[in-house]
Formats: sequence, structure tokens, C-alpha cells
Amino acid sequence: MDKQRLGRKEVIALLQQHGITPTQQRVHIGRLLFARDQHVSAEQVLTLVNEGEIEQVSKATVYNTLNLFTGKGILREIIVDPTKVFYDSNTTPHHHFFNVDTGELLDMDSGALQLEGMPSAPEGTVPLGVDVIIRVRNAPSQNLAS
Amino acid sequence: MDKQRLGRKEVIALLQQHGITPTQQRVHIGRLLFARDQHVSAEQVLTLVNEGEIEQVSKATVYNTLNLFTGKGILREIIVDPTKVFYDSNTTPHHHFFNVDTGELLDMDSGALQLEGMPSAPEGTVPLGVDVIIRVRNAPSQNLAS
DNA sequence: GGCAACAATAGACTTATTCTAAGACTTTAC
DNA sequence: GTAAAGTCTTAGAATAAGTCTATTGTTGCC
Repeated sequence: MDKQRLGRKEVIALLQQHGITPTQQRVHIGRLLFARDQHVSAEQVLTLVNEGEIEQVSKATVYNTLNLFTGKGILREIIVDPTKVFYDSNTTPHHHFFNVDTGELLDMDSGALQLEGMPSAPEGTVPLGVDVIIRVRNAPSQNLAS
Repeated sequence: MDKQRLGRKEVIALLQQHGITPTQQRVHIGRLLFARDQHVSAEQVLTLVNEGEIEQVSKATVYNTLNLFTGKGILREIIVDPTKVFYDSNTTPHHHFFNVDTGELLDMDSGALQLEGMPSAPEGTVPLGVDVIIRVRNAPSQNLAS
């Protein structure tokens, strides 16, 4: 996980476009998140954001901000690990591999998987989105020494 | 959630077929779970299993048993709700709707949704299964009073 | 019957996330 | 510029799902 950053201006613009007041800490968090497509947990964000920097952000604010961004649609929640939530800074439609051995989450080549014959949502509900997760496990180590 | 039950004999046979020693509490839990296809949380199982009965099962045993059944393939874990894990007593391939407003989990008509062009698992991993979840929310109440 | 292996238990513990109550910052009105 | 109102942030307490530990109970086997 490198420490690449986005410019403040771009992040501020992004937040404002989505009706989010760009406070210092939100911009700070946003700069880390939106630097590139990535999967992070709240704890990782908390660590990154306070890494040897002057600006400190509290745990509560990290959680508030991640939830706010998710609600506004600029971040996507991924629920695959029973012990914690991941956040994906890529909100375009795509799917994931989840390695249950390592806890790693990987993007699937977009376009690789097509869904055919999507059923309509149950009575009285409207669809929010589709999550497809292919659960994988480390291959048993056979002939790894070739 | 009604209290329908399966016969002890059938559950014992099922457990033994999967190499599980059929102890009293495992059979008790199994009778509730396998009475029909359903989605339950560990807490629900704990409540059900101790509902006005003589036989009591501890929390630790409920968790141990659910994990054991999942490992042996007679129960399926469904991770959709960030606050808890659901267990599905229907282990045949099928997908789900998840209502984020109510926390309800519904089966999707099997065969409704087809996956085309499944990509291969990443290097060094083997696939375990595919989870498809359509997230829905309660429809905003327009013209409900017709 | 006695023993070894396995299973169940109560309750303490862990950990991600949320809540609470207080203080700090911003904005607007004047 | 100042004050009131509203919005954010914060530390730390609270919550709750799930796991662990150390002990006791069960079961099959000779």
C-alpha cells in the first residue's frame, strides 16, 4: 500500500459534486482513497491517515466519513469478510475474487463475467446493485518446485 | 419462523453420511436447520434451540456446530450483512436478494440468473464457489394508497 | 469397569463498529 | 466584528458477534 495522493483541488471538487462539505479530514481521507482503485478496510484507512503526518483523524471520523462516502455513492462497500467491511474506491460495475485463506480481495477483469436473465427485484423493493464474489482458496501445494 | 422439525433418524443419517459424529446437540440443531430451506443467523439458532425445551445448547456449541456443518458442506455461509453471518440450509447452487432496509435474505428463483464467461481463478488459487447477491431496498412509498 | 478421545459448557475475552456528550469550526445575520 | 445556529470532530464508553480457555461431561473400546 503506497502513499500516493491526489491533489486537494480534485478531491474537493469531487466531494462538492456529490453534495459533501469538504472538510479537512474528509479531503485528507479522500486523497488517500481516490488516488487509485483500491480495497481498504476502515482500520487501514485509520492507519494510513495518521501515518507520521501532522494531521490526525479520529476513529469515529474515519467511520463517519466512509459511511458518508458510501451513502453518497463515491465509495462502495464490499461485504465478503465476516470480520470486517472493505471499501472499494472503484464504483464502476465490476466483480471480485476473495481469497478466504489470505483475506485478499481482487478485482475481476471487467467484462469477463456477464449476467444473463437478471430477475426483477421482489415486490415492493427496488434494486441497488449486484455483487458477485468468486470465493477462492490457495491451491494445495503440488508440484510447486518445478 | 415456525418450529417444524425433522425426524432424529434422518438427521443422524445425514450427519453420518458426512462424517459427523451425531451428538445430541448436533442432532437437535440439525433438526431445526434441515426441516426446510431457510436462512438463519447464529443468534436465531441459539434462540430456537433453547425455546422452552428441556434440551439446552450453549452459545459455543451453536457456533462450533454451525462452523462444523459449513466445513462439511451441509450448510452454506452467506455473508451479506456486515453485522452477522447467515447460514443457508439449502446448499444447492442458487443466489440471493438482500434487503438492506429490513435485513431480510431471499432466495432467487433458481435458473433465473445465468453467469456467462466465468473467468478463471487467479494464479495459485482454486475456486470454492460463486456468490451472487442482488442488494435491494424498500421502494419509496408512492401511490401505495390505490 | 476403566481409559482415552472427543464434545459441550460457562464465562471471560477480542475486536469491528456505533454511540454519546462535549468541544471546535463555519456560516450567516446583523 | 460578533453572536447564534448549525455542522463536524473527537475521546472514550458502549455494543454485539464471534472466539477462546479451562473444565466437566460423554462415548466408545478393551
